[in-house]
Amino acid sequence: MQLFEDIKKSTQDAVETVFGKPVDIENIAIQHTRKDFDGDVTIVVFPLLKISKKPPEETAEMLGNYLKESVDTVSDFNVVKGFLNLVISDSYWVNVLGKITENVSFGIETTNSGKTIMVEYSQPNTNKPLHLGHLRNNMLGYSLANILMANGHKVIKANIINDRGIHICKSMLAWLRWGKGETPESTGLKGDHLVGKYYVEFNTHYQAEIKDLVSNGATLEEAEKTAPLILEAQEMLKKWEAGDSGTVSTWKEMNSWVLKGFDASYKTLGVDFDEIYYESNTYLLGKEHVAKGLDKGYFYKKDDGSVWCDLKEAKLDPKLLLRSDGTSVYITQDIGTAVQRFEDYKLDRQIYVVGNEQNHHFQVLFAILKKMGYAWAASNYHLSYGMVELPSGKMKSREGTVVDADDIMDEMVSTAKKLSLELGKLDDMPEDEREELFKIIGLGALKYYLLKVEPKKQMLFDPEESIDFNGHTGPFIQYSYTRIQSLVKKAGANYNNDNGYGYDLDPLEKGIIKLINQYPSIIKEAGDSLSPALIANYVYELAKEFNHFYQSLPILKLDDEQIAAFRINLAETTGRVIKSAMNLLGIDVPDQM
RNA sequence: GCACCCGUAGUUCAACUGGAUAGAAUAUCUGACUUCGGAUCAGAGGGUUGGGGGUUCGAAUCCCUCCGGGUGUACCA
Repeated sequence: MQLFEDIKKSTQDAVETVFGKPVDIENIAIQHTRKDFDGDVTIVVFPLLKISKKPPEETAEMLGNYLKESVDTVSDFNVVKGFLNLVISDSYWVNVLGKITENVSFGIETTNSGKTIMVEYSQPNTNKPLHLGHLRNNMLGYSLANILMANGHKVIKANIINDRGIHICKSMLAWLRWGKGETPESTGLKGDHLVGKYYVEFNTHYQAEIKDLVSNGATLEEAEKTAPLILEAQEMLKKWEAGDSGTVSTWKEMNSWVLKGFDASYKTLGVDFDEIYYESNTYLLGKEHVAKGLDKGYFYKKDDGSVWCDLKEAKLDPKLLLRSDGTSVYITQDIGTAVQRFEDYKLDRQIYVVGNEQNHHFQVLFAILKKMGYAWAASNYHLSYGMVELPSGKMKSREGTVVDADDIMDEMVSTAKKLSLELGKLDDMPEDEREELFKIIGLGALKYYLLKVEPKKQMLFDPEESIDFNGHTGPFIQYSYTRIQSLVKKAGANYNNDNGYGYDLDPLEKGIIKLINQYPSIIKEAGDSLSPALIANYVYELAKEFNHFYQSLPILKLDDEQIAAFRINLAETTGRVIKSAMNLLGIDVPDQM
């Protein structure tokens, strides 16, 4: 933030002038003054005591005097222990607001950083519909992409669809055997749900077979490996890989259903992609890199023909890259796609948004890339997020406790509808606009709930509580926004911000300006630390501060037109920041609710 | 066993990356102009930051150790 930079520099000068010794600017500890103390900016003087050779209070006092005298923006100061609290003049804040008001793209970095970043997220499997965990993933990825763009980077949003493998064959097999030719059209089911139904069907029969085998004396492990269904699924996978036309055409058909279903979910959720990769196209990538690595001695071959990478330097176990029969494993593909992407797009960075259960996988992947000598290996980052748990514990598909993405989105929207109709403020709104509004509110609640928690932390999703629209929630922020819009609308065009405005700011007014002023640095911080949660918590704080102001001070009822104009402008600018921040989170804000 | 992550009011989450008296929400209790939108606002109670050591002017934050929870540790993806 500019103010901090300026004060830091002034303090640096002050130290040199007052104590006769230069100080490194890194040693000047600056922060926002806590609410329960007077002032706006606080210098922590402890790190300066070595230079001042005086007690903290005296050091602070001397610096405060100097700053008050020589810096225009510092209008006063006070000292509490080792903390020098500076009061910044009201005219400075009024000026700041004026500049922000004029800046159409306030907070958003408009000059290109020259960096290209790929953010990969979503990564669904085509054997079943999306669930709550995917929603967290999608929102994190989408929001992160927005935040990185707001930091001036070029961002490529990528998705990779895991559309091949044994799990798909399971659904296919079950559908062929028990599906009676069902289609999304014939059943009215969404394609991904229909296919998911057969994935469950497969498992039901598979479990029954296992139980049978076990009761006939097999161990569980044996049973799992030798049940007829699993053998048949494996057989099907081989046929798929061999390009068997019947298998491939079933696969194509069922995949198209699923993908259509995913598109609908993505559309409802409001996320999108610039580049969609399909594992069926990429799964063979990487073999030639392994061969090359073998030549160069990065990898080694065992007697049975399997290829391995030694990762002692990274303190990891050796990793298999090619099976003894020459086929590739999952990580082989990841090596291939990483190389391809960095080469195709000249990426400066790639971020994988993937759950923390794959921490080890990415550690290994990045270590291998490093060993292969790629300079960009260190530019890969695994944004690892925690699992979403339910009050009953983990989501388990076998126990039917998985929260389906489409279901929860529907539920949130219908709750928004119910609540809105109860409040009865929408009588003059046309039906189609209302439906749109319920979506904005319901999804706003859901998305905000998922994003306000620090990504790496595991989080709890309580279906009862998350439906709450009061308190620290998306709808609370949306509501604050609508009140601002209503206010601005009522004020009409007959107000303008008076630049020469000079009166004592109310602490509530100043509080809002200070928060708004922080917005660009919050965006930067969120970009640096890859955390949408920072934006989420910031915008909540801003809305809360505004509500407090709105409740306590008159605006349109004022006789003093100058002050009224100032406050309307303040409200409008707050509204703009709220909207901008919410959009970074992928959340819409309505004008009325 | 080993590796990584997490542990903060009853509950769900913050704490500007080492700064002041650890903040919100929720739940509970109390209050708010005859209302610029009450999906709001104000107030009260609620904490040995899992325990114990250390590092320093200063620790929820860094280090060690123990306890509790999660995730991983495949010729699966």
